[in-house]
Amino acid sequence: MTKNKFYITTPIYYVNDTPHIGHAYTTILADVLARFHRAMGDDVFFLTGLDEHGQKVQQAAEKRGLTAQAHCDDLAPRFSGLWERLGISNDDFIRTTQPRHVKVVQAILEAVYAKGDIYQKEYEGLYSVAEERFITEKEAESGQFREVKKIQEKNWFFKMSAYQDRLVRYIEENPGFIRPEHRKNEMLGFLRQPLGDLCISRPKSRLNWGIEIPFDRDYVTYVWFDALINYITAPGYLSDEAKFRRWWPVSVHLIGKDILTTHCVYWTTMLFALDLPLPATIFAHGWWLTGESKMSKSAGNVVDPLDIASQYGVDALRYYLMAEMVLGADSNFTPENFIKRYNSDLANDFGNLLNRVSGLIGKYFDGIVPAPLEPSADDQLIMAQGRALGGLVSGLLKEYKVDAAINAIMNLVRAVNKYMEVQAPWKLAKTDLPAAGRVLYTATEALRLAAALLGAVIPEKSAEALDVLGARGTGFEWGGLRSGTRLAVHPPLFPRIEIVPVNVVPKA
RNA sequence: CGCGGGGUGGAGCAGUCUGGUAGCUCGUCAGGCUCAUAACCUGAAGGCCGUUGGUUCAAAUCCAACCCCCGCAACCA
Repeated sequence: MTKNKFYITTPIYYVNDTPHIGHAYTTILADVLARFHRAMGDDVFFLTGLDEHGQKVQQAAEKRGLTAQAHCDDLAPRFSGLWERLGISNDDFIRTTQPRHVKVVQAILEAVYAKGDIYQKEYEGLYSVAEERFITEKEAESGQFREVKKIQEKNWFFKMSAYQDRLVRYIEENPGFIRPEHRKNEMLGFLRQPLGDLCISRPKSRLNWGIEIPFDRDYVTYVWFDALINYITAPGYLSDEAKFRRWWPVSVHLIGKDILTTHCVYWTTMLFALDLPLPATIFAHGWWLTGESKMSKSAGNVVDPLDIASQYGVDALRYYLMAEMVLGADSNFTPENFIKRYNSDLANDFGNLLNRVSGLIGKYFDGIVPAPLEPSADDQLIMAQGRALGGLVSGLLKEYKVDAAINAIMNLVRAVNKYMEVQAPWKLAKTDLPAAGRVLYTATEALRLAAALLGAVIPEKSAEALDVLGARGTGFEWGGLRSGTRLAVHPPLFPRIEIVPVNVVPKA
């Protein structure tokens, strides 16, 4: 049997600032999908990393009185450290300043140049001296930019326009390529206008923090042209052909909705120019908002993922982010919502159920998992739901409906709590002990299954729960719980949160 | 008339393709249970499904018009 391969990426994050909840969300989402695919037996390559070139980085470094490289070297561990802390299981961590990447970018520039898809021309545009960058007409009209003037500059351009028709056709012929659906429409709408060529160089006189254009040393590469290539550098493009053939094309590029065009248009046309197959899917998710506005440093409403994780646990944060955000929509991050969701799902429904069954098994069966016996009609209802769950969850995750997948698992947990209420094994135990054992086996096995399926979302707590049941690594099929196993004594999995602590409130 | 998405009980969503008693989670109120993390279970209140008109025996669901919200409208990384 050949394993399915699953190559997933996050964007490489721009290091002009420390990581926030948005970075954490994308990365955790990627991690959940990666972990689930691994659990299903797929061969997984999970890539994340950092985008370290460009003007903003250069400016951020200058402001701190550091060289650009020193600035990047300082920020890189804050990202990789956070990922470690959040249980992110990435297989590689790429930085665009690494020699392996620089080499590939330069080789690609040479190749595309040789092919005739890169040419030089005079560029005229509106330039904001204050911002030190070119701005769009729309931005100029907004009046938010000072010292705007028209300037001319020689630059190198990538013939993006040559691939427009091919791209439109590709998008139309591959319904699953850009997701969710309305983002695809957005791109098709965008592509109805004639596509210009992409300016892929910056004169060193203006910006020197970038990858030098190999055929013109007066210029560095425009950051996006540089950054996107990371997706093929890491799996070995031009350095390890076997590895590259194994992983490319990527299964899914996970991105925020703000970088849809760069991925769907710049990147895909670049791949056309390189004669490489396109990604199977580009999935754009929404943003986390606080109140009305997008979370941003300047708005001062940034939620620090580390604060949440250190107060309530990594898994609580992971669970909340995954359960709360609906597919591609925006969501609100509020401490109230977080605590509500944590208490009702994790503490009351899931964690408490573990206490219920383990307490009863402890009391009436000396802590030894009883025998299932012949299932009753009610048992069979739970069993049927449990047997269907793995397929259901897997199907939903393939559609990126993580919230729905979690809800499906929680539905089983809720059904088991109800089942317990109806069967009342604590009463049954006094009249018919084997029947009480049968009920407890069914309930505990359903809980085991739920815990196993939640493993991708809450890896630590899932493992803890499975350890209590002596059932680590037992898979997604019904019946993984073995009678005769001694349950471990354990503290509550998710202690209830009783108050609203002040320091989860966004900093003013 | 630039393109696209959406408006469903207090909140967040499903249902719309394939018309036929409006569903889920949270919240509120009442009750039950007492194995459990004051948890769990049951019941109730609460909706003219954005507005108006049309098709139909029947419309949240199909058609038309209108109102409101949001996204996109490139080189911003």
